[in-house]
Amino acid sequence: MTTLTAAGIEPLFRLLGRYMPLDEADRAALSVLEVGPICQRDPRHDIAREGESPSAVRLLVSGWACPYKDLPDGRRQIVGFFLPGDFCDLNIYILREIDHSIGALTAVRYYEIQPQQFQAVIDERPHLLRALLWHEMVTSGIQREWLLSIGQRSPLERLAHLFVELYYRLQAVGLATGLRFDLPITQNHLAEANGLSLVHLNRTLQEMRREGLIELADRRLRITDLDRLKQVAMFNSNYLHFNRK
Amino acid sequence: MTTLTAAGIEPLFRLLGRYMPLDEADRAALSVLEVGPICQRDPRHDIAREGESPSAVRLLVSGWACPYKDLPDGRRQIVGFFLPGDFCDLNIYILREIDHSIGALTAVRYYEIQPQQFQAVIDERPHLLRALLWHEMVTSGIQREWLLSIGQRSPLERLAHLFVELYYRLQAVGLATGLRFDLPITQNHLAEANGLSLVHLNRTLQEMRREGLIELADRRLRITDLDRLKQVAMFNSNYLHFNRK
DNA sequence: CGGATGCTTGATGTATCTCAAGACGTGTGG
DNA sequence: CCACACGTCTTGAGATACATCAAGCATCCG
Repeated sequence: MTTLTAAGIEPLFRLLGRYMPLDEADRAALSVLEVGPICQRDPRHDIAREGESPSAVRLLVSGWACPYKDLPDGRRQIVGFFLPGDFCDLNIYILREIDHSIGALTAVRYYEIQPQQFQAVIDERPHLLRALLWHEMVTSGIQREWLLSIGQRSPLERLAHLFVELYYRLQAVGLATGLRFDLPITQNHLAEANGLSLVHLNRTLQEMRREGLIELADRRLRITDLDRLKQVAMFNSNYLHFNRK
Repeated sequence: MTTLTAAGIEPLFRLLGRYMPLDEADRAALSVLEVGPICQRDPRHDIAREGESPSAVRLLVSGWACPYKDLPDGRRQIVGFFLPGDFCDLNIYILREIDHSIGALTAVRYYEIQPQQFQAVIDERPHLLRALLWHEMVTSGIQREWLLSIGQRSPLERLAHLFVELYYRLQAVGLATGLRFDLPITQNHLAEANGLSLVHLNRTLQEMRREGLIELADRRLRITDLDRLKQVAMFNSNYLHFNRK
């Protein structure tokens, strides 16, 4: 038995299981997705560029990636985080071009999934289509919550909210142990995701530590007081649409 | 023949026509959506509240509405605009609860569409499902663009970008004449959508007028220099995924 | 050893918020 | 008909949160 939490379709299976009960037949059907070769990419390299028309959907297996958009003068906004188990661009079945770029934040491994593989999965277990669409809707819900964060929450609240979100999402795919999880990205990435300057983000992090909300060192985050962190963030988990706590 | 641009499924038909060629049979199929009674709501009233589980999808016929999220202390972020022809919450076929509220910005009229009506449309013209999903993906793309705006664009750039977006979207449903269109919302709404204080939004508007970019009075906007406005906004229309210009 | 990457700190400027008030138009009830 | 409340837009003054610029330090790696 391989390491389940970081390989193959296991994270995806866990994730979809948060939306509806799945059984072993579902897992077997999903394993069709991992027949192809696995792709790799190094940190700081792009997986896709805005304007491209990819023909395959990418399923992230390990590492972190992010969708981002940038402006002609270099400013850049990270508009989400892709964690293991996430699809990077499910919508290419509908749209012709992607309207954002996708970058590898760490070393990543992913499958490139052909349309017919998807079809095979859906044909075998039709209710999985619903789970996949569900995930897509959750992704959209997360974007709305980020808009609320960047538009209205203070930097401290914003960062607190992001950490709680990441905690729940990583927990859903089995990548959190207790209140600890790997946070393999730089402060610069956090700044770009939160619409803050690097300097100010750094100071906000220090404030969180001073307040006894988190510990962060060596790319590992520990939430020291989840209740208070949620309170500071005004966190309401409804937008993640997990059926079961 | 009734006023086509502001009634029934005409705006929706025009909108979907931006994504793929549609014919009269498609229009006929879509007209199933307007069999039900039309609903109304006054300005400043909610159409739906976060946490509700509506059973019908709402199709906006006239007026403006918006999805928004608020925080316990009253801060509020408008996360989009619903224009005539837009569906307010297509995702309720998948998710159980909505994670945001929907408010009427002006007097609005809309249909409440039952699942079986949708089924009837899709059964008759299967490719319309693709058009509907397309629109849902565009909605998600708009949210990403807004994240870029609020996170990185300056207030002036942000507002310029919003006006260009509204121009294209209203034009798509036949509600722009030349470079003019109704902007039936208050400065406070614009502020809440852009993550700005009312005072600062007001001053930014004045700057846009001083710069000769727009004219705005009596709830009507005229773009005086579209090219320069797009340049200021660093506007790239790709995220709207219109197939034809 | 030198260069790249990431984290931290200090100093300074300014963009933006907050508070406060006034003007204008509109509808409403006395 | 007037008085008044309300919503909206506008302007001024003052405070501050945040960005920017600049530098130093640590770690890693070829």
